[in-house]
Amino acid sequence: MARKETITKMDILNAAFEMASEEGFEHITARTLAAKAGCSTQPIFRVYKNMEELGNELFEQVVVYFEAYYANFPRKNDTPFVNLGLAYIRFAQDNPKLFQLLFASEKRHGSSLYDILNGSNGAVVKEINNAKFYGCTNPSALFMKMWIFIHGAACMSLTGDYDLKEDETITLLEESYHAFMETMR
Amino acid sequence: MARKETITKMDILNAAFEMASEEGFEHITARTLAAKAGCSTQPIFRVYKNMEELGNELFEQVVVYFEAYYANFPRKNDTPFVNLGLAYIRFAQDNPKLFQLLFASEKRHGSSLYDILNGSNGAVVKEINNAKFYGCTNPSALFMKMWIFIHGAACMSLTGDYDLKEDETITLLEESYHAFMETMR
DNA sequence: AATCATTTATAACATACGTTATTATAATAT
DNA sequence: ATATTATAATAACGTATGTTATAAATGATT
Repeated sequence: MARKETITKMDILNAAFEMASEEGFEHITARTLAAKAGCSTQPIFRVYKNMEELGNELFEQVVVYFEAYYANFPRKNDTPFVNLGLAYIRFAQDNPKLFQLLFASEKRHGSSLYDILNGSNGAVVKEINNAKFYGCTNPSALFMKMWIFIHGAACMSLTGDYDLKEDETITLLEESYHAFMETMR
Repeated sequence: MARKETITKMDILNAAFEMASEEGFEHITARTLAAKAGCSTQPIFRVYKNMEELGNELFEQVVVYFEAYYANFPRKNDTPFVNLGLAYIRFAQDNPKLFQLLFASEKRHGSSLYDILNGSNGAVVKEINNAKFYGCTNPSALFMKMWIFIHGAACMSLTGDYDLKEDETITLLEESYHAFMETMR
């Protein structure tokens, strides 16, 4: 009864995700996205009311992507917050444009950095409980410090001012954890 | 022999600086800038070859502004790196758009974060020497840690995820300094 | 007062954007 | 085969951008 759809919502969203990852969210325009998806601009506006709606859905996709990234990140260190921090920094190093969008832009409508990092399965809460288990008396305050530190390294990597290797980063985070621990007794 | 100039280079640069400070560097266009300066777009192109040249000169102005900001920032704490960190974080809080431009963008052609922070009178070097004087054995490594921490807080303030008051920030930085010191013996 | 050089304002150009109108295409029902 | 209908491509509209062309204004020199 009608023509079959050749360009799906998924095609468009995938193309948008690639662009966000490679060139950055702000370089996505109706025409460049259409080119990336190999079609005209029409399929985009069939699927999305406008570019803003696409942007919102893309942002959510990136949130999901980060959650999956963290969930699948191999555990390399048992010191509280170290693995979390390592994953965070590596995410920034490997996906600078996506990190920028999630953690260093104002696209985040309402949700805080904490909301996004903690995610739907309480990544941060788990770490805080872990720290408590390891004998940390004030794990929330300790997390805050680690968090600021980790965020600093990640943001520096975006501008090319942090480029430690993984093992160096682990050492740095371990040292920091123990340093912050010491002064809390 | 000729008409007198009414719109000076300074007028334009000042207007651009205000826009960069209030709305952000990326919102400056030939027309919006002209409106801010109260003229047409012509005086801009008389003084600058193109908008990029203006952007470069504006960036340099912001570098100078930061240097002056830091130079005039009252010394509130003698713990090494604490006053530097406090000034840095307050600059980010008070001038988020300028901080973004200087320390969290890729407009910085060549010069690193360190170059800009250290400035023309060696702000960082002085602090490192100060730390050495206070008995710090590895002041460069300690600076790096403090620096990452400070940068994290500043970047978080940009996205509304850090809003400690000045005295709280001082405490936080003091604690961090002593924490990092401890683990270096 | 008339001329001339320079500055400024007004218009215009080419380009890119989001979005919409129109046309062409393709798959199904008749 | 033809009509119907959702999909996609092409064109177009309105707006904003950087930049340039043209015209108006202004102040000194003659």
